[in-house]
Amino acid sequence: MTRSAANENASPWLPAEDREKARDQKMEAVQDMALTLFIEQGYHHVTMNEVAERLNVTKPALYNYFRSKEDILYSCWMSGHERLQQRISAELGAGGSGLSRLRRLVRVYAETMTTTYGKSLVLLDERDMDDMNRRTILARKRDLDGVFRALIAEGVADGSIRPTDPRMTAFAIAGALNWIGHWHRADGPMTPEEIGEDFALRLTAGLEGKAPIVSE
Amino acid sequence: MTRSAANENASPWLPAEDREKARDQKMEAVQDMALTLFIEQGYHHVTMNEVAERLNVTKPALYNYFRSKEDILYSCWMSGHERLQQRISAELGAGGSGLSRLRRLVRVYAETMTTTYGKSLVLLDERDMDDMNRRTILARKRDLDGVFRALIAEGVADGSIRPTDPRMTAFAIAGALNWIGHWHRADGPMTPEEIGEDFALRLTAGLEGKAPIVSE
DNA sequence: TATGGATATTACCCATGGGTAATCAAAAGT
DNA sequence: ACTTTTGATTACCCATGGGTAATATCCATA
Repeated sequence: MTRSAANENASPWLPAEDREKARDQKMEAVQDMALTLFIEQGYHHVTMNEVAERLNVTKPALYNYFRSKEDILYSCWMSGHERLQQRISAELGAGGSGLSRLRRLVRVYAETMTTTYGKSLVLLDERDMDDMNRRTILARKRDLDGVFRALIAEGVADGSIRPTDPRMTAFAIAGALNWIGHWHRADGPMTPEEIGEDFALRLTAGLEGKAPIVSE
Repeated sequence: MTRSAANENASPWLPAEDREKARDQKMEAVQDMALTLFIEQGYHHVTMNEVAERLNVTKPALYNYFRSKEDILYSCWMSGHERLQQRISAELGAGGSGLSRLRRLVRVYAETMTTTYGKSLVLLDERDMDDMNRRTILARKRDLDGVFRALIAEGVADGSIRPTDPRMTAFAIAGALNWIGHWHRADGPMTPEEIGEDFALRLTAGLEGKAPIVSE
């Protein structure tokens, strides 16, 4: 009542925008809640009923915003990827040696992995999606792997990283980073920035120098 | 026919043993087949019907060997853990510096991660199990983490590993190792031994020396 | 105050798949 | 030869949970 009174004489075009914005916000709320539950309990243990209940609506209401449960899953992954990609692009824009760029990639990747959307990249399973969506996810995962390998190769080429196999190096680094999604808890002892800083150095500490790694 | 002829005059007590052995083999066959499918498709996409079909039996036959689908899942994880634990114990029996023992742990862990049972430790989800089994799994995972941390702390204490936080170091190393379960394919370019050797050096390359890692 | 579009609810459908009951066949024990 | 045990089959049950149809409500607009 107070709300309608405040808007009583407002332009009649504004509410239309508001309604659209409200719709987007609701869609996002559905996605956020679903993702939180997916991460907590695992996709298959979360029911559409539970997602709805937690949002104080009933199940069919959700289908105003997503066509299916799988559609939400796919959206979650894609949103996570978009956010990560955004931060990577912003971070890698500036130049520097291959090693220093790799360090920045590791830092921002690690930080992102501590967020719910970052974790979605690791904790949601593309096998729960249909063929088309799964193919998209796999392509993006390959791209991400390519970024690591390219940066490592770049560092080897410019001499900032000792000669090493980009494929295995990328696997090792990406593995350590992705694992963050499994062990990180929001109430843990380190902030995302501290984790990022730690990993940025830790995961590249063995890459400096000129000589290749060999068994002694 | 040839088979029965060969055993015609054998002791009547032997078949009893044979039957027990046959039973164990069948139980193992069920577990192996289920695990293979779990790894390939994900637990929730594998039906008991499919497991049975692939073994040329019908679904109820499986329930002669396991009480439930979840029981198979738990058994798979535990078998994987047992095999890993076995190899770790055998490997860490001999002495050496903390660093060299950590290297041996990494090597044997990486090798194990390329096997179906090794992958089960990472690709099967304890959230699909009931409370009791889940608690057991989580306890064993904590133990495993403890082995890494203890070895790292040992190396720092004896001077073979530069001062570093055992917790984060263990997370980084275990992450890289566990990730093998996600990317490894049996038809890949490297043998398990080569992967083990590579990782043993790669994941410990940054740990040598005396000075702690600091941002330059 | 009437209209229509958007959004929510109630009540329902139904495919899926884990698990079981009744039964049967074959081998083991006596 | 007979009975019992083991292990497999056929046929079925039924809880779960994603998704939908019909309907109601709200609200801006005319």
